[in-house]
Parts: sequence; C-alpha cells; structure tokens
Amino acid sequence: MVLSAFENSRRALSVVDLVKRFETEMNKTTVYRVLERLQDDGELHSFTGKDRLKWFAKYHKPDSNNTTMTHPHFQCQDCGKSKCIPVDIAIPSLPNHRIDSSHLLFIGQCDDCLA
Amino acid sequence: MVLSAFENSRRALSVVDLVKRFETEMNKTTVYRVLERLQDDGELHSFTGKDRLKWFAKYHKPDSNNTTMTHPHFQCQDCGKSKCIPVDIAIPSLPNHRIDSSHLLFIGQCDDCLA
DNA sequence: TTGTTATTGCATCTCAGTTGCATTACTTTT
DNA sequence: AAAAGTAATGCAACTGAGATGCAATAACAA
Repeated sequence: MVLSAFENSRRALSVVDLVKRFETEMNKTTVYRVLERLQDDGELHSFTGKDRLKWFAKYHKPDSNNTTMTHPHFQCQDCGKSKCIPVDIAIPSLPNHRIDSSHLLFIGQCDDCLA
Repeated sequence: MVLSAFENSRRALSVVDLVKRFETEMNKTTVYRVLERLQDDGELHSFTGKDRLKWFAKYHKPDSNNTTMTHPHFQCQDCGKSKCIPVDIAIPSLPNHRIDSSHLLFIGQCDDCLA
C-alpha cells in the first residue's frame, strides 16, 4: 500500500510527504517502519534531500559495470521534487582511503519547472 | 576564532562538534550565526554529512575548468570524520533538466581507520 | 554624549525522526 | 478450536538539530 505510492517510476517521495499522505490511514510511526522494512527487503532505497529530509524511491538494481554503489539523485530547487538519475558516477580516488558508497545529489530545475 | 578551528586543512567540522567545542566560550546560537556569516563571506562552505548533520569546511575556490559547482566530500563510516575531496565530478546529463549545484558525499574508511 | 547598527545570550519553539509500551492481528502448534 | 507465540500497528512521549524572537551588550558614527 505504501509501496504503491511509488508507482513504477523513478519519482522519489519524502518521508514527510508520505506521512502526510497516509495520515488518515495509518500512523506516522507505522509509515516510518513500513519504509524501513521495504528498504530492508530491497524494494525501496533511501537518500537525503537538499533540505536534509529523508527520501525514498523504488530500488533499481545497478548495472553490472557499476562504479558507484549508489546512483545519483536529482532535486528541483523550485518545486522540491526529487528523482533518481539512472547514471553511474565515477568514484574519485582518494589516496589511502577506501570508498564504499556515496550520497550523490544534484540540484537544479526539473523539466516541469523549466517549461 | 571559530574560523581558526578549521586550521588551513581540508578537514571539515560538524556544527554539533563546533557547538560543543566552544560551549564554554560562546552560545550555541552564536556559533550557528558565526558559521552562517563566515559562509556568506566565502570563508567557509557547508554540506550535509551521512548522518544528516551540517558540516563546515574552509572554502576552496574551484578550478577554472570546474564541472561541479560543489566539490565532493568524504566521510569515514568508522570515525565519522569528514573532509573535502579536491576533485571534480562530471555532471550527469538529465534531459530537460538544468543542474546548478550538487551535494556529493562519498562514504568509506579514512586513512586513520584503515591503518 | 547621543544615536545607530551589529553581535551575543538566553529562552523557547519547531519539527523530523526515534523509542517504549500496550494493543491488535496473524501464525503456528497442540 | 483453543492456546501460545510472533509480527504489525497505534499512541504518547522523547530526542536533538536547527531556527527564531527579543532583550542586553558591544562597536561604531555623528
């Protein structure tokens, strides 16, 4: 039910949004816990938006030639909407460091707001 | 004074850390406001850590052939320390979108924790 | 000195996210 | 079917980062 809010798209939803969307049907805490469960099950993945809010989106399996563990996300500075960017980002090399994952957020204007 | 906590390095400090470090000398609110001012003056820049905390570091002017507006940061998953990565990341192309800036965080193990 | 503006302190608020605990729903076992 | 165990939900309260309003002090200018 919560899952169906994500449709099949690359569209991401903030937790705050989801809590509000389901406030008549279910408790805030439940929404948080369902999201966590769906993430553990590999149905969803989460990331942090520009406003430091938690966002969720459908999990997409990475390409085999995947270079970043986490794909980048885009967030519109005007409408606030966010989505996945189906692209790989090369991991920068940092001497004597090991990089395991990444949080990559690109900010700008989305198609709707540019139109 | 707050500024001097950053030395001249690429080392970043979380606001929470700075508030604690200066709690005898100055008020929490003042720390927040000084940091904001230093950011406006171009002395510091800020980003979001993996734990969704606000971090600050010295501002480094970008190269002329700069491709990302914001350089990436690294955060150690073990000790939590964070630093700037002096590297440019190519901006991915997203059809019909305009990308202005980015929040790029790579997570892994730092030199100290690997040693 | 007096008037003006910038800086700090303190208290309070906001709000996302978490936790503890009781309650309900759902399974499994006898 | 009843009892026992496990998972899912609701509710209230808590936590902690960050923001805000306002009064008090400091710095500066006329």
